[in-house]
Amino acid sequence: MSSASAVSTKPLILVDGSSYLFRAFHALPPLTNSKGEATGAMHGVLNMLDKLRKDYQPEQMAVVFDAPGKTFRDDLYPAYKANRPSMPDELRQQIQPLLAMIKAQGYPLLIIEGVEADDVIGTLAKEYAGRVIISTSDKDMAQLVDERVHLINTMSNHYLDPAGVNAKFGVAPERIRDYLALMGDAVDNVPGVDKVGPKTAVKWLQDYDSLSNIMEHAAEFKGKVGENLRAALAHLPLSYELVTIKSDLALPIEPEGLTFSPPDLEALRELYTRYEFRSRLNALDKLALPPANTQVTNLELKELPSSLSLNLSSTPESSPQPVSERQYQTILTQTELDQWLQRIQQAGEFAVDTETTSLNYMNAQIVGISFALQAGEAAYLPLAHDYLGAPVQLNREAVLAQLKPLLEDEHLGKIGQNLKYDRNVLLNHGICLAGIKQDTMLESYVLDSTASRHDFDTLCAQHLQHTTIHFEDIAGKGKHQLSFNQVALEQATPYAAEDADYTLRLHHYFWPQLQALDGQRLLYQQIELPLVPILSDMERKGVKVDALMLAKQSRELEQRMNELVEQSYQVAGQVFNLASPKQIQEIFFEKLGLPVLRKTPKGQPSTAEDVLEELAELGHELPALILEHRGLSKLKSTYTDRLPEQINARTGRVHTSYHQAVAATGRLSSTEPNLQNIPIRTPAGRRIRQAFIAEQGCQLLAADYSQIELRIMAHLSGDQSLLAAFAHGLDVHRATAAEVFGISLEAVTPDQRRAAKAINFGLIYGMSAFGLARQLNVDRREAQAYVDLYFARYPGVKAYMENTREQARAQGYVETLFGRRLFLPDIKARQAATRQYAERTAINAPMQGSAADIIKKAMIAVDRWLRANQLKTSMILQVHDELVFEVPLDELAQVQAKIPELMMHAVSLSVPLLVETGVGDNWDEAH
DNA sequence: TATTTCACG
DNA sequence: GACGTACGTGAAATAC
Repeated sequence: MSSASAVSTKPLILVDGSSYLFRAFHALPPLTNSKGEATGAMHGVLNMLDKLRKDYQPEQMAVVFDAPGKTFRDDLYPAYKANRPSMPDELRQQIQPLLAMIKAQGYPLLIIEGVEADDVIGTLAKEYAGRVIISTSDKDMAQLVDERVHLINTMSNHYLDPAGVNAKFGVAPERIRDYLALMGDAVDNVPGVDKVGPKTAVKWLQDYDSLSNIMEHAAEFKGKVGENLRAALAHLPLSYELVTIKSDLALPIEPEGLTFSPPDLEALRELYTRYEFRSRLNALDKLALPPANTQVTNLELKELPSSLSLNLSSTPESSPQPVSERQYQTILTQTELDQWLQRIQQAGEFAVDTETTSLNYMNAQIVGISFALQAGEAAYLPLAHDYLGAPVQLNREAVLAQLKPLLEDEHLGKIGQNLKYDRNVLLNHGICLAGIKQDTMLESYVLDSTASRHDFDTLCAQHLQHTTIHFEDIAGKGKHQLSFNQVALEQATPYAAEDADYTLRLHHYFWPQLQALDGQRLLYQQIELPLVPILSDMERKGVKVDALMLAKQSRELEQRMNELVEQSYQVAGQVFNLASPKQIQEIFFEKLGLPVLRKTPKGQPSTAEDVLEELAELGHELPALILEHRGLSKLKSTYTDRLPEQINARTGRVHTSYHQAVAATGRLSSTEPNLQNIPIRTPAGRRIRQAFIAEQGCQLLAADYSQIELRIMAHLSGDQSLLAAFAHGLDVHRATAAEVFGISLEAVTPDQRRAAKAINFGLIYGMSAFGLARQLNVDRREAQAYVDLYFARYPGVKAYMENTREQARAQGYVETLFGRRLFLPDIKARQAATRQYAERTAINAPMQGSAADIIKKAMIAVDRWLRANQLKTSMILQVHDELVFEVPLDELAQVQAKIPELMMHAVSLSVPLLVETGVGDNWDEAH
C-alpha cells in the first residue's frame, strides 16, 4: 500500500453544509432539548451526513461551511445578500456545537475565510472531477454539473447528472449561470431582468442559446420584458459574475484534508449529553467496549423496554464461567451411559441437544446426543463419528433403543433450543420426542419478539456474554465443510456439550423473567410450547405436489416468455436482458426517450413496477411487455421450476420449515420452500395451486377465517356499529360504505364498496390519508375526508387507535389478546418518520398478532380433537388465516363439520368468528 | 453481500 | 423550500 494509491475510484463527496443547515432549520420541526435549546438543525445535518456516508461509503469527503465575515462578492457588490433576513438566534446557536460534533465524528470539515462554501466546492469539484458527487440543496450548484461531476440532494434524494439538469431546469448545466443571471435572486439581492422568471429565461435561452447572444440581440425582444431586458443590460455582467461559482481558487487544501479522522468519542459523548442526543449516545455506547458505566448509560436504561432492563438488573445464576469450571464428559462406554441415564431419571428434567449429519430435518441422521443436568456439567454421547481413526463408540441403534423410553416419556422434562428440530430428527429414528418442557428459543421470543434473532449463538452472546463455539469453527465452511460425523471427538465434545450446557443456562436466565410475567408465561406454556409437536408433525407430513403438472406449466410459461422477449426486441430495436433493470434503464430513458418518472436513491431512473405500470398506462408498449415478462419469470423461477426440485425423494412430498420465532407479531413464517406465498391472485398464478394435490383416497380441505383482523379490531375497540355489523352477518365492507356515505346497504355502489374496503384495510395497517389516497387514486384531501367520516361513524375505532398509540408511548409496547408483547423502542423517536413507522406498527401489531394467537390456539384444539378421535386426517399447511388438511374420504363429512366449529370457538370474542371451508382434489379447488 | 422486485396474508 | 407515508413475511435475480 503506497501513498500513490491516492487515485481512488471511490467517490469524493463534497457537502454543502451551509445549505443543509438552513434547509434543516426551516424544514424540521423546532426540536429542543429539555433546556429549551434548539437542536433541530443539528439533527438534520448530522442525519444527512450519516446517510451520505452510509449510501456512498466514500473514502474522502469534505463538509464545507461558509466562514463568518466578508467574501469577495461583498467587495464586488456591496448590496450582495443585503436583503437576507438576519439569522434567527435559534439557528445561530446551533452552528458552533454542530461544527464541533461534525469534527468530533471525524468528518473532514472545511471553513475557509474570504470565500463562500460554494466556491470551495466548485474548486474542489474541478480538481477531483471524475469521482465527485456534490451534496447540496442549492439549485445554483447545478452549474457545476457535467459528465464528471454529479449532484445529490440528500434531503429530497434527487440526483442530478447533465441530463437531469436539463430535465429539471430546461437548460443544460453550462447555461445555468445565464439562466440564474436573467432571473436574478431577490433574496441574495442579485439583480436580474424584471418580470423574467424561470419560464421566460428558459424560453429565451432555447431561442438564443446564451446570455451573451441574448444581450447582443436585446433590440429584438418585444414588449415590456424587452424593455426590461434592455434596461438590465448594464448590470447583467455583474449578475452573471455574482451567480458564477468559482472553480479556480488557490485553496490551501491537501488531499489528507479530505480524509476521515477517527472519531473523538469523549468529545462526542460530552456534546451528545449536553444537547441530549439520546439515540446517538446509544449508538456510541454500542461502539464502546466494554459499555461504559457512566451516568448517561444509567439514564438510558430507564428508557428501555421493561424486559430489557430486567435482563440487565437481574444477575443470572448461570453467569459466565471460565472453561476450567466446565466438566464435559465424552460417553464412550455402556457404564458411563448408564450412570448418566440414571441421573437424568432422578433429576426429572434435563437439557438435550442432538448432533446430526444435515440441517435438512428430513434427511438428517443422528451423530450424537448431548445432555446437561446443571450449569457446567454436561456430556456428549457420540454415536456415529466415522472419520478415519475415530474411537470406538457405542452402537447407535442399541443406544437409541435404550433412550427411546426416556425420550418418549412425557413426564421426563426436556429442555432444549428449537426442540422442533430435534423432534423431527429423532422421528427419523423412530423416536417421538415427548415432554417438551422448555424451549429457550421460544422463551426468548415470548419475552421479546423484536430481538433480531433467537438462535443459540446470539442468545448466549447477548444474555450470557458467552461466545459459543460456532459450527464453522470446528467443521469449516463453504463446500469443504465437514458434516458432524467427520468432526473429531476432541472438538465435537466441547461443542456439543456446550450446546446442552448453555441451553440450560439460558433457560435458567429466561425462566425467572417468564415467571414474573403471567401473561407471557401462559402464552409460552399454553400456546407456543404445545405448538411445537404440531408444527413438527405438519412439516414431516408435508404436502403432495404434482411435479409433472408443474413441469408442463414451466414449458408453457417459457413459451409465452419467449414470445414476450421477441416482441420486446422488436419494439426496442435491439437484443437485451428483460430481467436487468440497468439495461431496461438504458433502453427506456436513453434510447427510446421515455419520461423519467422517478429515480432510485442512488440516482438511477427507477424501473419499479408502479413506474412501469404508469408508463404502460401512458401508452408505451415496452413497459407492458416487460411487466408481463417479470410476472411470468417470477412464477417460473420461484414456483414451477423450483418446487419440483424440493420434493423429497423418499416421501414424494414437499416439506417446508415453519419458523416459530421470526415474525415480530407472532405469526409463523415458512421457508425452504415458503409455502405461505403460493400464488392465488392471478389466473396464471392460481394454476400453481392445482399442483398441490391430495393423496390417493384423500381430499384437501381448506378452512380460512373470514376477515379475522377486522373482527379483532371490532372486538378490541368495542365499537358498537362495527360489532353490530358483524353480529348481523353483514358484508362488512358494504356496511362500512353505507355508514361512511350515509346511504342504505342496497344503495352502495361497487366504487363505494371498494373505497370502504381500502379504508378497512388501511385501518388495520395504521394508514395515513396519504397512503389511502395512493391506494384509491384520489387526492389527499378526499382521502382525509373519508377518514374523518369513518371516524365520525365509528368513534369506538377512533378511540381505540388513539388509546393504542398512547399505550405504546406510555409502556413502550403493545399487546395482543393473549398478552403477546411487541416492543416499540422507536415510539418516542425524535425523527418523525421513524416515530410514525412505530406508531403504525403499534396499530397493526395487536390485530395481526391476535389473529396469529387465535389460529395457533385453533391448531392446538384441532390437533387435540383429531388425536382424541384417532382420525387419520392430517393438518398439512398454515397460511396465517387458513389451515389446510389432507382428509381420507371416509372422514371427510365428520372433519368438514367439526374443524370450522373448533376454529370458530378457539376463543370467545364479542364478535362471531366466521370460518369458510372448501374441499377439492387440489388446493385451488379447495378454495 | 445488498438491493430490488414480487409472491402471500 | 418543505421529514415520508399502510402492516408482516421469504425467495430469486441482478448489481456491487
